[in-house]
Amino acid sequence: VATISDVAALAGVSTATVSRALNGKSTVDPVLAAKVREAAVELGYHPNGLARNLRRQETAVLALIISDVENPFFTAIARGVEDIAQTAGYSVVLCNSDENAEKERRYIDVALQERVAGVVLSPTGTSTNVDILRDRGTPVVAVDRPLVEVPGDQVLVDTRRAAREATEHLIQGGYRRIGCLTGPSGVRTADDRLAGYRDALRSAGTEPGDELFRRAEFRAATAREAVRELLDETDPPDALLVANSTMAIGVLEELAARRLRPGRDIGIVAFDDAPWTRLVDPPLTVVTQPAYEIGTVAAKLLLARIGGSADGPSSTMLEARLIPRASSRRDA
Amino acid sequence: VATISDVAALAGVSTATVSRALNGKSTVDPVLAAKVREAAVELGYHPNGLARNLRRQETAVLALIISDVENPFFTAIARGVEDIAQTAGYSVVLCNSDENAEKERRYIDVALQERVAGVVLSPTGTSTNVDILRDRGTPVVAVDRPLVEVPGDQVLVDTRRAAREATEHLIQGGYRRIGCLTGPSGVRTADDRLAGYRDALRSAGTEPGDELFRRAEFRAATAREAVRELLDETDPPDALLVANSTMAIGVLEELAARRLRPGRDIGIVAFDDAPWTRLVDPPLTVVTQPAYEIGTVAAKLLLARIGGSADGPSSTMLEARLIPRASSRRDA
DNA sequence: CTGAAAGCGCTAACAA
DNA sequence: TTGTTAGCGCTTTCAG
Repeated sequence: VATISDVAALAGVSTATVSRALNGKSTVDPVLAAKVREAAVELGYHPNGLARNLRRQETAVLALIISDVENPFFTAIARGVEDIAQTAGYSVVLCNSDENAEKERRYIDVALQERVAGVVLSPTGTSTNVDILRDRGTPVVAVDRPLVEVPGDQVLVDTRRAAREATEHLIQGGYRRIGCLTGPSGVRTADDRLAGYRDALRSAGTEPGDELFRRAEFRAATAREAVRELLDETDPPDALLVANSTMAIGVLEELAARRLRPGRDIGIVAFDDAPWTRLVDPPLTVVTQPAYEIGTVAAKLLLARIGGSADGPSSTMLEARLIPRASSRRDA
Repeated sequence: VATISDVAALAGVSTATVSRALNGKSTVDPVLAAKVREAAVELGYHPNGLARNLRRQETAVLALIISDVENPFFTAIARGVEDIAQTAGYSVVLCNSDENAEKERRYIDVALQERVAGVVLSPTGTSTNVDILRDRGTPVVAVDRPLVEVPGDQVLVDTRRAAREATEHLIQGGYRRIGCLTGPSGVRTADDRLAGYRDALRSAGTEPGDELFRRAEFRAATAREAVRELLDETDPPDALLVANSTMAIGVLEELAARRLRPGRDIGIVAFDDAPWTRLVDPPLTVVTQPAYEIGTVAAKLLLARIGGSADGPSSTMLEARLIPRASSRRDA
């Protein structure tokens, strides 16, 4: 493997000149620069990023730690982050914490060790070693969920309000026993969606009882399990607010198995406008979140911090929007 | 930021001892070791991975370069790779080449510069700078699609055969004008699926004409465009083999818009058993590929190479399996 | 079992 | 404009 000194030797210059020529930094005699480039090509020279970063004390990579690579919501965020990072010359390292605090810790540790320039994180909730990042001066921006302990940059969605609106939509649709299927306790989005659901019920003069909501992991299988329980109650719900599209898959599977038709037999609204939601019969009413935008905003924020912006912690709140389709209409 | 020498100073030992103690390498006096660990904690010491890797000339990270983060097939591969890597103490860096040769080049370059231990790659097809990786001695294993130029490790699926079987299934279902919607020319999986489709037609005594297949990107929008063309032909197909689940979304959208019912009006088989395929009405007949297994096999192969296995290039061929559902039955 | 010292490959003062 | 030189933080011979 060719090093910078091999190139220097072949080009008949010093390593410093090679470095300068190849990085286009300070002015270098065009003739020499050409010679250097030629030598580099001839030797198949690729700069050693490790050495470079060690020296420069910085890397051009961002870490993006998300809680589920298989969830379209998070992959859309990833695209947003990537697109912005790309244009700024940063590359993005995607890490899958799998909604697992331990994995999250490990990845933060890796980020720390590899000295990434910044981190975009969707925190699992249970307090983690984010503070260590902060202490070391690595900028962090939280997406989708806030960092609980310390104030910091974050890009969130007003998911509680969205959940309230979605529930109100069901109420207006004539549903009377509305249930809710949400994610694990402690995960902020899960809690907020449940809270919004309750807000709506209370405003409508109903006291939300515990028998009408269930928690499950953000996965199809556990969601299906939970909805099964709910439907087996003596007085089952006639509508359901579902906290994300992965869970919605489990819900729709169970409904199909029971020959319950969404809309007619049971009203359904789910979070996240996954590509398939328009294809099911009847089409699924969803709450769409600006996932891609979350990513771009977060990345811009992060880059600004890396660039040294010293403003106070910024918190961006984006809006979610209800897309009414047939699964929340009784005549569907 | 605390360095190893800060720890050494505080513990009253040399940096060498700190290194040994913290890495549990050679034997260190337990008393000193304890002192070192204590000092490390007190200073909030996190080893600088850059420096470590520079010295060791190796990193414990794998790069996984895939062509579409939003495609469940590839995210399943990612999980497979990650799970294996994880247990071996490696972390995985996910890069999204976006089916774009230029982005792929860039990410390979990053992998090269960061001196990752190995690369798992789903090549875009157009020959790239993979050979540079090989030259530098970085192990590479190709997934989903072969590397064209040089022989190397690869984990593929017998997708041509699967396409033939899927087409035969349609023929047996009584469909007579079977069309095919596949991906870009040059992408091996796209070409193989088309070839398998043609194999089946020829075996059945039909000469496959050009008017019955279309190419599009592996995306919903362009697939929809292509299927629109196909259906507008004077003599449109009565069945369709669709090359992946992302395209299937575009296809199903267009069919719904035209009120064509899959199965009854037009037989549909699509590659990839995405989670939603059972939820549409009628359920979608699919060819399921062992994506997760592709990932695990590839990762194991890669780790073996990193470990120095000098066997000849290995090529693993996994099987895909047809899951007949109602979208390929006329009575559906 | 421990320490001194060399050096991984690169960049950035500082001199010339 | 170019070269010399001193490290970045760590691991690892090689002595002791």
